[in-house]
Amino acid sequence: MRTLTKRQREILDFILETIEKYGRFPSYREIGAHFGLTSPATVSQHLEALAAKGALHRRGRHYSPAEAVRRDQGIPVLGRVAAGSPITAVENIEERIQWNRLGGEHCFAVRVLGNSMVDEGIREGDLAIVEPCDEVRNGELIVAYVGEDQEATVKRYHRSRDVIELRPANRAYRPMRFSTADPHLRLAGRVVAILRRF
Amino acid sequence: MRTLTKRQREILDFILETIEKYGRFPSYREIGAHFGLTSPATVSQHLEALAAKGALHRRGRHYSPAEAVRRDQGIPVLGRVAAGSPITAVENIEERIQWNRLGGEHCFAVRVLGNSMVDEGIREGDLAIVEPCDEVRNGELIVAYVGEDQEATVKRYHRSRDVIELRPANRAYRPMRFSTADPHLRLAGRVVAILRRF
DNA sequence: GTTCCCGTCGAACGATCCTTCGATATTGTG
DNA sequence: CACAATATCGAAGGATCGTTCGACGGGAAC
Repeated sequence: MRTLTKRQREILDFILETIEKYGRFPSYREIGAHFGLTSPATVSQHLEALAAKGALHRRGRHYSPAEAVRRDQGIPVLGRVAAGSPITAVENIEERIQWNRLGGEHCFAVRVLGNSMVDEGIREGDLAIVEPCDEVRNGELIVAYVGEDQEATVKRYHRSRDVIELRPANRAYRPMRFSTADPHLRLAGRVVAILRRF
Repeated sequence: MRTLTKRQREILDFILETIEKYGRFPSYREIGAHFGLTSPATVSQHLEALAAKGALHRRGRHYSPAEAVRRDQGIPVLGRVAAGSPITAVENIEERIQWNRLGGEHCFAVRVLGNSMVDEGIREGDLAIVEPCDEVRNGELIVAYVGEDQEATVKRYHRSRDVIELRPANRAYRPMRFSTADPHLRLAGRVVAILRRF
């Protein structure tokens, strides 16, 4: 993508903002009004320039932001960095973290309390990202609301005939046992990711 | 937001998909064509219904998706769950993880190799999310490209007068030392988050 | 100093858009 | 059974949209 002029950058930013806020492409006249341009022809030329430089794609009468300029496409995961190249060069990109995929439609997160899972590298304050589900396989990492308080707990799930066991990953803690129908155990779902922010 | 009919749900999904893909709201005729509807009037009625139920907002002649249905608004972080309430009830929401904020404009991620940071709960395969910067404070968690290979490394940064030390969090490893001008040490940036996917 | 790119204007045209109106069929609720 | 909500059609009118054309000025490059 060739470099944009200051004006083009401004206009591109305005377009991206409008899409983020309102979920639609601004009309030429809207763009014009925002920058004090009275003629749609002026805007038209800017959009053509943006398309020529690869910042926008054109399909019929419609423009859409090129992938490279979108802000919601997740962040790149860099692999080995080619010698001498700038770190963020495109050839180093392994994949992209798709935030939207990570936390699907109904996902939510809970904050981890205590350190019963430290041996698996899950620490107090971490966020467990949970995909709600009613059934999980043995050995899976899950979140459940347990006890009178219905406090959120991250554990490994193990079920035998009539006992459900929630196992910690810390020798100092003991597994929690529940009968399969115990109302004090409410399964929230499967942990699909752990996030720790600094 | 009142419950949507199956048809309304389908149409809303199509709208959200179009916005995600092309960054613009689909026209009535596009929506119609996608579902085999020949009259824009039909689509108009559906959109009105969606707006009446709060799934879309209307501003003049334009619609935009309500916050509640947007897929890019981050996922909720649940705190203590009020007794007897459904787990995902709104009153339990502590905050929201704003993916877009988490990985700012120029952020990227690198995969963690080896287990030199296990004592801080950072394990092989985790993704370190990096905010590029040229200067960091002592003690901060950073990512640097080191050695001939320029391999990405996560460590704690400590700088004295003329030595930069990258400290692991694992007794089995030793700190790496560099002179302040060593070209074999290239600082990538500060670690703002750790992400582990399952 | 001429040439080129960038940014701008205004007017007019045709394409596309959303809305409105009247009409029909199905489904579920009271 | 009657009534409301849902789901659809087709036609027509008026609003809005993007496009095109011709023109102007400033700055940078040659």
